[in-house]
Amino acid sequence: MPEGPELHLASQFVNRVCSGTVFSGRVEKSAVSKNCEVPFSCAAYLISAVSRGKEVKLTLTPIKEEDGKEDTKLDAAEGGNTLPAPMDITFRFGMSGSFKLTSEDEVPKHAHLKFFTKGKPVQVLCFVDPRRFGSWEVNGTWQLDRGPCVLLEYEKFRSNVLSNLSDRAFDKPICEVLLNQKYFNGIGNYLRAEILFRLKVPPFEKARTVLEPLLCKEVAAELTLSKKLKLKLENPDLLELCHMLPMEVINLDGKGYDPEHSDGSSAFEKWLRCYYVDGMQLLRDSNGRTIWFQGNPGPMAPKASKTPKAKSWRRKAVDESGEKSLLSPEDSKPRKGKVKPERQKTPKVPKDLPQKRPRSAKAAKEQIAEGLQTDAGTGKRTTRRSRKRMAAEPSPPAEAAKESEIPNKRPRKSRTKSGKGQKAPLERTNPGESLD
DNA sequence: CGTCCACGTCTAC
DNA sequence: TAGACCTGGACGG
Repeated sequence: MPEGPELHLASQFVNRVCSGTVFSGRVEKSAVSKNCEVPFSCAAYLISAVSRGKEVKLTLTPIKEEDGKEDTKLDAAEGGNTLPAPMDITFRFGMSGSFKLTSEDEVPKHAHLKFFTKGKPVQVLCFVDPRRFGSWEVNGTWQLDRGPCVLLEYEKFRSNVLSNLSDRAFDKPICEVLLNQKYFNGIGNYLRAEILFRLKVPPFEKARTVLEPLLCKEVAAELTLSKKLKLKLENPDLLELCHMLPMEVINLDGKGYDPEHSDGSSAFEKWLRCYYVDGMQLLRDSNGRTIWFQGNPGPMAPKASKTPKAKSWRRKAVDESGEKSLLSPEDSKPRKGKVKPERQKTPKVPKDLPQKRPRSAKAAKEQIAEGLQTDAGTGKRTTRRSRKRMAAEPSPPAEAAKESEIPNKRPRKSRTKSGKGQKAPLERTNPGESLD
């Protein structure tokens, strides 16, 4: 779940479900997680959360229980009635982190940190993170080198960018700079695509070129306040969109980016206009990340670009001009050549073929081991996104890129292929591994 | 079965 | 600027 909006929604979630709830005992870390233990134990404490960009901070606050009968055994170390000190834990979510609240016997696989309620039935607040790219730090502050939050510290964020445009960081293409958390704390891959799309800024235009004009804008302003406001609302600039779009996401119903529960119809999926939308182009940026966009890629576009083939997870393109073209009947064609920025109105509901997929033996085994129920009856663990092949060769619209004569080899930037080829099995023997 | 892809950092050459 | 770090879903053979 993790760009700025998802982190913020996570903090709201924690505050909502934990308000008035007393937690108790120790904080448990999974054996597999390489993150630090959380040395906190208390007979009674509260949990609250705040977010900043792509981080969330939980605060554990010991409290005195009113009912008299406190069992002081747990916070023994301090004699008698001294409460332990509060503790902050700062989380980053990596690619797959989230918080969930469950009953004790429904604790999800990949729950790597657990907080237990005092009351019965015991509930568990879990930090769940299948890929384990997420991390936490105890008694840490916000990570140094991350800039102000695009959501909650907009003015600071804006001036941090505009007063540092001489930084070499802004020599890079705007689409890459938007992922630089020193300046754009909270922006991630879907937000950068949506931001650039709304302004039709070529993703590989140099960042400074795009942002410098906003400097004059700062000073100018002979305008009345109301005029400025109007202008701003009607023509938000790029930095304003870095605030507004995340705001839009947190105000949707739902949890923001959430592939687990995506069927093409969630508010979030309908909100997307570019990222993973049918008909959009895509390229790999110099860090190997896929940038979705429409129109001119811009002067700094990678030359013999590796063309990621995307699968679709949902696929529609909103036609802002309202009612119009119904889907052309032969839309289901792979559309090899030009992908016209034509859009279809209909959300293109997934075919909904249950897609009986033989689960791998290994997976099945794990499921059994974990005692998870699967598609049997209740458990609807099968996701049904009709992933159709993305037919969009980058086919730059106005012939923006001369095809390099490099055979269409698709260099396939060997991304990580870890554990491949030469790499020895290594520590596969770790007994804790199966506990994940 | 295998390959590719995914909301993000990190550190090591 | 490459990998490394991970799991799991979709899809191809």
